[in-house]
Amino acid sequence: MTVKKTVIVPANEPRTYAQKVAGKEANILAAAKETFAENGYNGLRMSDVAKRAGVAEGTVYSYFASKDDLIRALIGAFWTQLTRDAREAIEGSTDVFSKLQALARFHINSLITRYDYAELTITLGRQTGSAVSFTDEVRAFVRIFDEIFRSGQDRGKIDASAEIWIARDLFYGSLEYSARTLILRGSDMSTDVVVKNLIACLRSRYGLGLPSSHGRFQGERDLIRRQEILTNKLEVICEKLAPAQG
Amino acid sequence: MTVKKTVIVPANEPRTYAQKVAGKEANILAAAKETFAENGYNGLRMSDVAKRAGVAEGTVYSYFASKDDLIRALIGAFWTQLTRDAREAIEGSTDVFSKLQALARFHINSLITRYDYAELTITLGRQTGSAVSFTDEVRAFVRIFDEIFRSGQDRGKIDASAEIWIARDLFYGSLEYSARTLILRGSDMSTDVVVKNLIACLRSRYGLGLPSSHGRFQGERDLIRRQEILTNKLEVICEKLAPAQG
DNA sequence: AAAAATAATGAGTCAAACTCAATTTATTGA
DNA sequence: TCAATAAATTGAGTTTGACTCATTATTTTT
Repeated sequence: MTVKKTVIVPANEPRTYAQKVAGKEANILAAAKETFAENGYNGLRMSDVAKRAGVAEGTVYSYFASKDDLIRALIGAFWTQLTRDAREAIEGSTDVFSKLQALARFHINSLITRYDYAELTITLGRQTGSAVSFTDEVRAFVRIFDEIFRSGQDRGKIDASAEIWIARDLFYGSLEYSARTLILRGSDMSTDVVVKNLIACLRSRYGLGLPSSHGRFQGERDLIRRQEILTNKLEVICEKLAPAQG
Repeated sequence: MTVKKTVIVPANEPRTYAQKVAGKEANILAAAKETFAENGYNGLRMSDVAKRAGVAEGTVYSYFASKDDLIRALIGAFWTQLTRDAREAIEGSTDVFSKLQALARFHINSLITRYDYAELTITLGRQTGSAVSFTDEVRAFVRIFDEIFRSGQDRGKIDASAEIWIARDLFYGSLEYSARTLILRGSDMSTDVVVKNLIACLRSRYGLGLPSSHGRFQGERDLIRRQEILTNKLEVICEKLAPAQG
């Protein structure tokens, strides 16, 4: 039995056939994005995506050759959006290290909320021979660090002899790893500490123009604060072990 | 048709039934290890593992509840071995930073040759509700860094106020990320540069002992260092005597 | 040596990715 | 406007591979 549907055409309905087709691809991607957000990679069913997009399962396969390809397209879009948002996030900062700090803060927070994408970027990135790839999109994101770092080198704020790819790996690597441990622990309160430490590392290794006695001084102040807290606790313990009379 | 096989019993044949069973589990794991090495996670077929181990497919499932559980057992064994090898690799070094450097070198080389295991550690680590887990094994490996770092703090070579988990994430994070980029690029010649840079970073951030004698008395510096060490220890003791809430 | 307990087997089930012949929809050309 | 042609869509059917479970074999116990 065939059911004829009456479709109410909205005002901004696509005019040409090509536009309609392009719109359908976007529909499928949007449906996939939602399904993925709800169920993750393993839980995502191509049949669900099709149903949600309002097309037959075969149609999905005429736009994306495989489940992996579909997810790859999703990941590409994710990194493109991330690049846009990251650029916006660093806009306010002028100093090189402030920019790096803003980028780091943005990145680790993004990773914590959308770790599934980062994970799949790793697992689907290495596989060969697929129609869809997202290396360009990831590269575009990574380039943000490079631009900041290079501009720092040009302006004499960063050691010009530094090899940029090493600094970059340190930067993104520690952020991703920290994001992972923070997720495992279930606390996302400490992103600030991670970011500050990373920037301090980069500064002390690559930064020019600042006295390095800074770290030592800070360390001493921290120590005094810790000793103050400790003293309070020790007093309580002493009181328990040998209560004062009266 | 049933074929009766005549089995030639080797001298060290297991005596008891329990030993035989334990041996079979080891067989299956060994078969899985080979199959995984050849085909990766997606390419690994439970039927192939069974065939290779010389048992029926159902038997594999009586030892491991699922494919993921089997792989998890493999990953656990991998980290245990890695821990052993890493300890051996750092044996020669005495200085704290030399030890860290040896550990870093060992780790990045291991990651490059066995990246598949590292990848699955990430993807299978987060999944809940499975019989087999490998978190303890990974923790045991990670602890190697902690031990070196702590001993450095105790000996006054490393800033005692440094939060160890942050340093640890920086260490392992940048190594794993670098391993990934080196694999993608296909060149494993640069591990040395990565390692040296990482150690230089850690040294300039956390390292003490290069006397930046700023007009301070030697005795005062020593006292501060001893107080740092003491503070660490007292904090641990306090925590045991009167645990902090939350 | 029979009974009970434990382990192994592999044909069969099932879920889900993927295919493709048939059908529907759109475009072209007269 | 309407065939003829081209392009897109459909969903029932295929395939693959993880996993099950009734049956059979082996070991231990009595």
